[in-house]
Amino acid sequence: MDAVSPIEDSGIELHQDAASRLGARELRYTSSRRALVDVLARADRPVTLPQILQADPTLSQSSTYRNLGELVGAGVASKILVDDGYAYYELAEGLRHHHHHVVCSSCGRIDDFTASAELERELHRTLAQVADRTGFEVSEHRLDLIGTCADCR
Amino acid sequence: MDAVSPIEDSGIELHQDAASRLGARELRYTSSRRALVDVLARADRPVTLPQILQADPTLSQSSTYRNLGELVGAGVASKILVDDGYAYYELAEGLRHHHHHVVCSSCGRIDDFTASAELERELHRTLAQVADRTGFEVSEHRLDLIGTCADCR
DNA sequence: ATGAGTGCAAAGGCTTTGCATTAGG
DNA sequence: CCTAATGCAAAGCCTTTGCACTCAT
Repeated sequence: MDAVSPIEDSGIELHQDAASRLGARELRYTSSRRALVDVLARADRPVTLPQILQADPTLSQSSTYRNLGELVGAGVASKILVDDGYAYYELAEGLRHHHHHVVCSSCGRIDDFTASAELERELHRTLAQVADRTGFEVSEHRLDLIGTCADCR
Repeated sequence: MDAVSPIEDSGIELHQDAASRLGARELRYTSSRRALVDVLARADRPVTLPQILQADPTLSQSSTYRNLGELVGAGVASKILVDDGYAYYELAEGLRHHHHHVVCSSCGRIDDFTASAELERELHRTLAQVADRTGFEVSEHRLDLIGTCADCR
């Protein structure tokens, strides 16, 4: 049967989604922003600003930083902090599948991994508990595994 | 029976432990380093460098940064990254109980929370799986809940 | 037209480093 | 004694901001 593709971020849909999330904040989906989203979509891991500029040299530094800020604010991208001086960016959840990170403390490389359903279930149970006990309104969770990647061992 | 105190970081023992971890790296446990550890021990949440200097004005900026680096390297302290420009520091695990963080994205405040045994069990199962599948040698894990604290809501 | 977006260059701000001095073992 | 540690000041470095120009609606 010819149902819609199970691939959520099928390119076109990705951009439509990004445009609409930006539009909701009265932000325009300009060609630079689209190009930036393309870079993020093509990258199979979170990337730094230098890496983005390298992937698409037509992008400028300051505008890209500004646009990354807008994308994060609009829920199109996410910012990840690693202890190597750089901020890493990736497409936000909803434009990607839910996942977590393994960070190599030696080379800074970040890979994705998907947690088991059991783990996610426990995670959400914990989130609810914490919200309940502390009055904290949890909007997202981060689970990172820190270690040494195969190449650096 | 007069067994040792169940309080792991009973002050004296904390410093002995810190001294020995530094000693293993041929680093001296000087009075500034001891004072720094004291600040971390008294703080009930991760702290930034300005907060450390405020808590103990006898400490100097550059040496404290350098010492924090040594403490982290020696496994006495841990560094936490938050998206407010500052690095946060706390006593490392082993000198403290195992815990995770709830981060307020509005004011930057970080609180501790302890995960349920079930969650930790699933977490460790996942760690092992990832190590197995990716060749990644996982040395630690980070679980942060991001949201808005009661005061900022 | 008119406000958002862009890009260059300059400024910011946390952190690191150079270097001469002091102190620990 | 000899090396690690300290502290002031200066430099680094990723990121942000000022400002004039351009583009989209």
